[in-house]
Amino acid sequence: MSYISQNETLKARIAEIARFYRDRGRMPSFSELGALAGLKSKNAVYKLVSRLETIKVLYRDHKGRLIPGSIASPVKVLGMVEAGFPSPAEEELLDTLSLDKYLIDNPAATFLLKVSGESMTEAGIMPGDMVLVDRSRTAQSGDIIIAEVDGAWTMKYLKKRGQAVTLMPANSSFKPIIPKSELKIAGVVTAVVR
Amino acid sequence: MSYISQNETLKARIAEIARFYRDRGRMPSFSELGALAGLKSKNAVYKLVSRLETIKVLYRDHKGRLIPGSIASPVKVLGMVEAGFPSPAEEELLDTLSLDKYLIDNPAATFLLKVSGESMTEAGIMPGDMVLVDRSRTAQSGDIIIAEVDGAWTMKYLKKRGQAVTLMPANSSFKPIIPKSELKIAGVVTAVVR
DNA sequence: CTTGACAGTGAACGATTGTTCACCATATAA
DNA sequence: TTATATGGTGAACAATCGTTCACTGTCAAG
Repeated sequence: MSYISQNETLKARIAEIARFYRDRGRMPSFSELGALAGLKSKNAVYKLVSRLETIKVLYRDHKGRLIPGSIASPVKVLGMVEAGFPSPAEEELLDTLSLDKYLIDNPAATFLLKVSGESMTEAGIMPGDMVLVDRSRTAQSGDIIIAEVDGAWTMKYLKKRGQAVTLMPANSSFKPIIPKSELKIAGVVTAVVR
Repeated sequence: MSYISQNETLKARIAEIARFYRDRGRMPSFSELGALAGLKSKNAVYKLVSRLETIKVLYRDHKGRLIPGSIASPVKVLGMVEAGFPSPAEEELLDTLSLDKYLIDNPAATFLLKVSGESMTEAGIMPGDMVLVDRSRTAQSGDIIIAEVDGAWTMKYLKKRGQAVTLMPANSSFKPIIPKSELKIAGVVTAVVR
């Protein structure tokens, strides 16, 4: 058996495990993994798992159960557009990323809002986009925030200068808002998704 | 025991399970769940799981193992900004969503690219943004595509009219590109993330 | 007071879990 | 040739798995 075909079967097995995880929502047991990989002996599976653990494809619990590693992160991260597009051959071992984990720090306090209105188009936030809002974050000047100002809800840039607070739109045909009575900041926009 | 406190303990248990799942990367076993929820009997856990299954918090395998339901989706989806911001009290039972599953159809063929250059700013794609690219999708006219044209990689709108193909930037200070010799489309942009 | 529905205890069940042992075949290196 | 590493089989192990049974309080409705 040559080295090349060894790598090929290993990759095929990793893909098999990834498919199992995505389809079933959990990692396979050792015997299930044996069936997936075509291994009749659980010891062979045991050795396979040890190998996969070193390349961080998956990990083992303190109880020995499998937990996903890079398998759980569905997208591969490539470089810049201008830097050229990697070939399909070399892309296999690149870093992977989970959008959920990458974008969301505090799951319990994070919400997804659909944007309507055009007041933030120059910041790249178009009507129909989804906006991730972190409610636990304290708003800083320059942040894009979701706020209730004088009874209405809006999304604007927050500008603080000393005591003065202004809500700036990112669209030259809208006017800045200076809160009269009250300004309740509901959360900070942490990401835009379209 | 009043109904309110029953709901409270149920919510607390769901939160406990969600935390376990996020921390450990897998769902707890029945006995682990018992320890989490403070239940000494596995039968109590069994009944709890059945209840959680009906409200789609989690599901059971054909082997009885637990797989995550709405627990796996970290963000709650709220309505429009203009429609008002839901209060913390009522948000608990809303729809949840996994960004990974929502944005990615074909995990094996999807990549994340960091954007440089300003040619697509009017489409809301700013330098530094991340762009999800689906390589398996066939590009239609009007799609934003990643392509190699005449030896260079770019991201542009694809305009087809009959045989004629034009790459349109979304920035008035850039000029449309008409491919001279070759146009290799590497993938279609399916989402923007910032 | 009675009834029925909940929520939980405790024990038992066969099945499956991850781990470890001894062993085998093949291929490469000395 | 002889080692030696590699990838695998097969059997055995205690531990844990999910499921099921009979039973106990507690509460609210009749």
